[in-house]
This record gives sequence, C-alpha cells and structure tokens, in this order.
Amino acid sequence: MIRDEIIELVGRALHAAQAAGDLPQFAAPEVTVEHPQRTEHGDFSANLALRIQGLAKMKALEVAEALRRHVPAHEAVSEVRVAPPGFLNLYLGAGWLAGQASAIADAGERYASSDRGAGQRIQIEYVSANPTGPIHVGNGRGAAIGSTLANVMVAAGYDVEQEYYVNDAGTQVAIFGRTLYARYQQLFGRDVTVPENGYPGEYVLDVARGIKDQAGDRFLRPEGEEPSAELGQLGIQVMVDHIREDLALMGVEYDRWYSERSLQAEGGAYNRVLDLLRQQKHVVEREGAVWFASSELGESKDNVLIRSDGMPTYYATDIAYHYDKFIERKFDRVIDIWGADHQGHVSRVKAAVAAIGGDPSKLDVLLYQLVALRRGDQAVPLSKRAGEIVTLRDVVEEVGKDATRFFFLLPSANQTMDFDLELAKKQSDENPVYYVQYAHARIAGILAKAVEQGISADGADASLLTHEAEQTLLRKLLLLPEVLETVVDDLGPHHLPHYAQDLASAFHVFYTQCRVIDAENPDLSRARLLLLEAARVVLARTLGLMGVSAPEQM
RNA sequence: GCGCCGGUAGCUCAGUGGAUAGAGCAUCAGUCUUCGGAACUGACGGUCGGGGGUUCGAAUCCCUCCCGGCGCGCCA
Repeated sequence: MIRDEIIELVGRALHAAQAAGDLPQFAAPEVTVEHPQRTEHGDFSANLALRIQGLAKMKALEVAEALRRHVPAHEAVSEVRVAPPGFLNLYLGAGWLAGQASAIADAGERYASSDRGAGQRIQIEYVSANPTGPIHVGNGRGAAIGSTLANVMVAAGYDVEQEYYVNDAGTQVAIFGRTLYARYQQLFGRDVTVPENGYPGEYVLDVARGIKDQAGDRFLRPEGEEPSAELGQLGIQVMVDHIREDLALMGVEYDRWYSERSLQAEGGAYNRVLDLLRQQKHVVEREGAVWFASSELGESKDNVLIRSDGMPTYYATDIAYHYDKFIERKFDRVIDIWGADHQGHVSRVKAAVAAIGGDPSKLDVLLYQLVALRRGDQAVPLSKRAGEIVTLRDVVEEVGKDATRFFFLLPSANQTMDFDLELAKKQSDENPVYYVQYAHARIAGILAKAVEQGISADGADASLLTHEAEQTLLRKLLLLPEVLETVVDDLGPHHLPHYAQDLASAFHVFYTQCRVIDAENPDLSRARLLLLEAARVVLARTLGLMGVSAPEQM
C-alpha cells in the first residue's frame, strides 16, 4: 500500500543523507508516517527529523531539510516540504491519485486484501454462550466483533478458524437437565415445579414440548427419580441448534462447534492436561478440592480445578481446551473474545497456557464491555420477569441484521454501550447505517442508469479526475488497506464502521458537486463512471467485511 | 480494599507521542429546473474528569485523587 512506500522513501532518504555526509551516522529508529489533520500539511507527514534531532546533534529543521534533499523520486509523490518545527510533509500527485481509480476498480473485491498474515493459522473463538438459554443481546456484540474480525483477518491473509465452544458439561448443564425434566413431567400432568436454582424461562417448556413430540414418554421415569442424562444432552442439543440459527440470522457462521464434554470423554485432553499439571507439581489438594497452584506462577491466588464433589470446574476444562488449541491443534495464534465480566479469567488462563507448554503471548483475549438496551430515552431491562430475557433474535427481528451488526461494531470494544432499538430502526439521517448503505445504492443507481444510456467506463481517461471532490474521494478509497491493517493490529473492528461513514460522506460530496452522466462531456462521464466503479468496490468491500449488506436500491 | 475498563462538544463516540483535538446527531442559518434530498454547505459548541510529573512536543506515557461500569478461590 502507498503508506508503506512512503515509509520506505523516508527511510531511504535518511540513509542517503547519511551516506552523503549531510547527517552523521547513527542507528536509525523505525520510520513512521501519519496523515496530517490539515490538508495543507500534505498526505503524509514524517516526524523522523524531530525524533532524531538529538542523535544528529542538529536542529530539527536542518535535519528535515537534509532528509528532504535526499527523498528519492517516486511516481506518487509530487512534492516534499519541510515545515516547522521539523516535519517532512509529502504530497501525492493529482495524476497519480486519479490513476488509482482504475487500479481499484480492476482489483474489484480483492481490493485491500493482503498477505500480511502469510497464512498463519489463527483461531478465533467467540460468543461461546452457555447452551442453557437463548443467546442474548450482550452475546450479539461478541458475535459482531468476532465475525468481523475473522472476515478482516481472512482478507489480511490469515488462515482463520472460527469456533464456538459449547459448554455442554458441568453444573449449569446438570441444572438445565433437571429443569427440563421438570417441564417435561409437567407436560404429562405431573405436579412438579422447576427446581429452586433452575431456569425459570418459558423456553425450557418449549424444548420439553419438542422432545415430547419427538420421543413421547420415553424419558419419563417413576415419580421422584432423577432424569436420565440423555434427556439433558438432548435438550442441550436443541438449544445449540437454536443458538446456531440465531447467530445465522446475524450472518455469523462457525467452522467448528467444539464440545466441552468431548474434552472429558475417553481420549480427550482433560485427563492428559491434569496429569501434565500434576507432573509439573502445579497441583495441590486442599479442603477436599484440587487446586492449580497458580499463585506460585505469579497469580494473585490459587484456583480450583476439581471441586470437592469431584466435578471439574470450568477453569479446568478451559485449560484442557487451550491445551487442545495450542499443543494439539498447534494454532500459531489464538484469539478469545469474551464479555468484560470474564476479565478475572484472563490472567489465570494465560498462566495455565504457560504451564502446559504454550506461549501465552500468542493468546489474545479481547474483552468487550457490557451492553445496555435502550428504546429512545427508555431503558429496556435485559431480563424481564421470570427469567425471560431480551434475546438476540428479538433484536435482529426488530431492527434487522445490518443495523444490529453496524451498531454493535460502532463503539470500541472497551467502551460500554447502549444499543438504541429506536435509533437502529429509524430510516432517517440520524441513523448511520442508512447513510452508508444509501451511498452504495446511489452509486448502483447511477451505474444502472449509465448502462441504460449505453455509457460505460470503457476506455476512460482517469487523468480527468482532477476535481477536488474527486481527489478527496480517491484519497478515502486508498485508505481501506490501512484501515484493515489497523483493525488487525489493534483487534479493533470499530474502525470499519467509522471508515465506512467517512467514505460514504466523501462520495456524497462528490455526488453533489460532480455530475457523472453528462451527454455534453462523454470523456468526463467515462472517467467519473470509472471512479464510481472504484467507490462501489470499496464501499461494498467495507460493508461486506462488517457483514452488512450493500443494497443496489433502498 | 484490590484488579480491569471507561470519563473528550448539549448527546453518542473517534482520536493512545505531533502541527490550530475530529465526526455523527441535536440546535440555528442556508443549497435543488438535471444522475435517488435517506443528500450537500455554513455557524454554534471543548478547563480532553482534577492535580502533579516526563518530553522539543501530552487527550495519548508516569504518579496521585475523584466519579461510573465490571470482576475478585470450589458459577461460567
């Protein structure tokens, strides 16, 4: 991308200046450039002179001037200036910029893809909500973040595997099984109530009904007896199917659904990992429970692996799961995306990864802060009476997949957010989703009209794209590769919707100022159609990565 | 009490070492005989939570205090 070429140019200028004796010899720091806020400061600005003034024992302005004299010629760069207190400002040439229209249009949907990831195998695990209930609004945020990040990393050349960890074992599942059995018995007229600590939601009754329709009274046992484990597992399966459907409504698809239970099954990683930890003397028994002596590894406390009732904790199976990720499946990198309420879990999982022979620096845990639901000024409680919650499905069905994803992506992950249902639904200028999609539909409309009138971009002379609005739009189009790199480096998908709004804005300005289809100016029309094609490509790509549709009309 | 996250324009948020701190919405004032007005232009609006420090340069890094959210050994 152009930014990296500019960095390269500045680096070469430094070496050339040193070789020519205009600057003294010293080890050069890494060169960085940025986009100045003010356009008169150029397209790229390097602060190198300011940073090396001490090393050079010269005034920053003089260093910058020495650098400027040695910047090699480059087809994209029309001018290099020095500005106080010592910036080196580089300007892109109008002709080169104009030429990018055809380069982008030709790249099509591959535009902004890169091989930065070099095929590195990376696993992204997200949502992974307990299958004991429907997936709720907060999980939706994780879904939007995770799947968007996955899309972008694929575009950046990573070999990505998206995974949902199904907590189909443990206490909560057992409680779900007992709740389900109570509901199941109710369907046969037995006077039983949902257990005290059970799941009061109506959905469990629906699950029971479905099982009764399929299997009749097969799971009914004499009164007072415990339910079969099979019933619970069947119920979990039904819940997982629902979760899969709910996430599919949001455009989220996984490569793999990984069963926690399978870890504990014969040949699963759980026993091997426990043996491994025992061998390494990381395990102590105390108060009837088995503990991971994590405080010896710098953690603030020890953590229970096996409870006094003999059941493994979530933590224990999670260690086994990460053993599977790092040691057995040998992912180069692992990203876990969790709600902020799991924050306390982060350092102990990292400690465990180190203990089992993994490299904790290859584990990134992306935490997102919690979501509150709003309808205008009105707060919407996430859980209503009797265990009923506002589900993700409710939200998607009310405001649509596009608005749901866009709104979840907008704030950075470590910002708590209010999801405003009223705003997300609004078809007005208050709603940024429509602003961006409208830009795409508008372009599609003009392109369709051009086809109608028999005009095309074939043989366009891009060098006619000299209007300020055209050049501003071109600059925005060139930014997408940098945005994708930032998303990958910061694990920050929120940059995408912000960029999308900027891009849409640049297009709308262009549209207002520049007539595209103009019978009086066929050459300019062709050139502008080419620019439109490029803009459409970039807008569609940006929306596509977010999992938001790019409509031809609205 | 300890840990993590946040505090930036009236509201919702970008911006994590650069130049005069940005955007959307809201408010006010404008733009259309032509490709989609779900648009465009301008104005108004800031002690970047407070204080101290580091630096040529701090919203950004360090220290400290205040406020809010989340979490803190047998839930996940």
